Amino acid sequence: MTKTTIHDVAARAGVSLATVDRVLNRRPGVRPQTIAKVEAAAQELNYRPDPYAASLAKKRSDRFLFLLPEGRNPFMQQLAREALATADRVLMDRVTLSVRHVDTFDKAALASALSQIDPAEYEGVAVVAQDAPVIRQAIDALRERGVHVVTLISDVATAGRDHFVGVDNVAAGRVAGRLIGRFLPQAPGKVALICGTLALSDHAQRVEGCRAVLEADYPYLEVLPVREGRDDDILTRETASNLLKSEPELVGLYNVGSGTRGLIASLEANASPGKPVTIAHELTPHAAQALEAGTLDALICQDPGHEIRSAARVLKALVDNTAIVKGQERIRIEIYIRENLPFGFTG
Amino acid sequence: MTKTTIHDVAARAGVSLATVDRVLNRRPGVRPQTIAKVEAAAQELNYRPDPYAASLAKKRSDRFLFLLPEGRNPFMQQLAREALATADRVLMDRVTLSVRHVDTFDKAALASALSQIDPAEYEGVAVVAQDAPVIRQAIDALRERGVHVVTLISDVATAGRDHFVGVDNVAAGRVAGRLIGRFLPQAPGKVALICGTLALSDHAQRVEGCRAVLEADYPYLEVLPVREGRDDDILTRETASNLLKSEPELVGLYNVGSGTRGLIASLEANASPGKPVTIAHELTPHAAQALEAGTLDALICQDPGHEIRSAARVLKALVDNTAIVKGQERIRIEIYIRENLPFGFTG
DNA sequence: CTGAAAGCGCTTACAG
DNA sequence: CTGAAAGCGCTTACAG
Repeated sequence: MTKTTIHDVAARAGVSLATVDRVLNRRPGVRPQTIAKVEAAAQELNYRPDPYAASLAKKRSDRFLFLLPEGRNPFMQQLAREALATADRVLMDRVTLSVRHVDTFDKAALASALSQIDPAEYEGVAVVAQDAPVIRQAIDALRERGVHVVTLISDVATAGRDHFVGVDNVAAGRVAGRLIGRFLPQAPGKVALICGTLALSDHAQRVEGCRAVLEADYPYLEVLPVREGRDDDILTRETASNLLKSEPELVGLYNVGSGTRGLIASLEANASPGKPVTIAHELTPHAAQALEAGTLDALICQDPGHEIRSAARVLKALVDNTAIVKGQERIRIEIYIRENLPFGFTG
Repeated sequence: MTKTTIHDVAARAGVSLATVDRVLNRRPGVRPQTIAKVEAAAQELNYRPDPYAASLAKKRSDRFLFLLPEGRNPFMQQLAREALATADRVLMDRVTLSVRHVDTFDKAALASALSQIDPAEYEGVAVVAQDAPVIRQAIDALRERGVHVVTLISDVATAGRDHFVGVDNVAAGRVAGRLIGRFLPQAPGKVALICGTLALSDHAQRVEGCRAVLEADYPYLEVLPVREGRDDDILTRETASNLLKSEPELVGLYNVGSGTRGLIASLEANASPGKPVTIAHELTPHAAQALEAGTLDALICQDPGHEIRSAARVLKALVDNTAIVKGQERIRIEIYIRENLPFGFTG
């Protein structure tokens, strides 16, 4: 019942440690015959490598780059904070994480950042990107140079990215639609959607999902044309205020992107008896407070800590050519109302 | 910028490796003077131990026992499955997890199981327990014999347990109350609660939370006396069917404990135009299907995988006398509706 | 294509 | 109270 090691496998296969290592890690230069012997021995002994010993023995560490949006979007800032925290923790896993900020709204800048990545410097890249042809090309080119690429938060659908880390945004939009429909009485009214930009695929997908549910199951609700708030507090505030003033029948409001702080300010300034049911995204301190106060009715969230750790694990699996655990890497769509806010969050 | 090791610290402090190890791991038998020197050196070099090397070097592994309820409660079965899966994965962290099943409803059996635990055999125990005097005493006694104890899922409040791994069940009940209140039109009606047993503190707390919200914010809803379904499918089905037949004004139904499969069967058998808004707990395949079908309106959940891993981490931290990361060990109250069901769950 | 030996950063008896 | 040395299970040059 004692642990079987690489020594045991070597002995049983009648080869040296080095050869076992070669076979087990799929390194080249071993005869098929020898490979078979070693694999059989490992199989029979039910050998499981010790990753601690392995990580201790190898000196080189894998280097991953996280390309995140710059600017004051609170969720993206959380994401960056989590990346830095994770960078600390994974240091001992022999992976080095670095974070670089780029302007997500500037396609050319992002494309050039991607194309300037040196394959000799990074084994993998995680990127939050717009879904545009120039970006797709840059990602394809990067992968051809041998760098693994995962997309983060917003997917670049047809690009040859290795993996997408984020939520199903159509489903997230459907959640918003369902909550608005269920929270509202069965009576006519108008629902407004404010997104950052439809050029970001996650925003477009949320709009699509929300609209689909509303149209299918709540036909008495009228969905107004989508407004763009550019993920900006000031612009979002203005947009929301205009809506609140010009649409007396407004009963539902869904902020698809960021700028939630502006949305909250607008709702507070335009307080009226019949406040619309309001849904927004991401658990930031301001959003939590607004939920607490009743200004917001629900929050649809994704956990930035999980996402960063998932991206790092996936990149590592890609480099090591090991399988990923699908269930573990699925990012959940979280729903928060006042009652299940994590304690201490509004501190 | 190269990694500083225990060798560097030893050199700088002018002592041997063994002494550095003694100081850093708070082992006895070092002069205060020497301790100070070593600590200063570690500080100045910003030394961070490599846990991989440490775990590789020490042969003994920590042994933890998980005492879980026996029986067919699907959530508890998930919990057991996660424990076994985790047992596999943490083997290389030098911790050995074992699972033992006991009858949770039998206080004497649980108390005796606790008192029979040999401190020479286990460093820590995680237990799902009723909050009864005999259990508290057994836990206290176990801790006095030097075994760390964490309570799992349902807390034993005044016992000297080291930590509780689970959700805030009062808050979970409040979520149920809020969802029922918000999903329902503003009109009179009756709400029924079915729990397993009020002797389990998690059930009692959920009842309390749900009732508090309903009474405070939805005074036009009448909360019926709580029924007990013993976490059993058959009993829960009967209880639900009786309610559906005898209470024509029933508009809300909250299944606080297990037995959800029976609840679903009852709702399907008694299909009527005005089905009550129904909330239950835990994401099991049957519950997911019922959510999909519209028989259930929402599910309030806790992630059994997270809970098992958290319990293992906390126990390990207790043994190693290291700090726990509070945020990481907080178990979230998850809300599922049809739209955010993890893909493939009803598969 | 294969093997012997050193070394990764710690911990652990064993001496003294 | 302190230190020298072996060893944990792997990987990595270096030879051959």
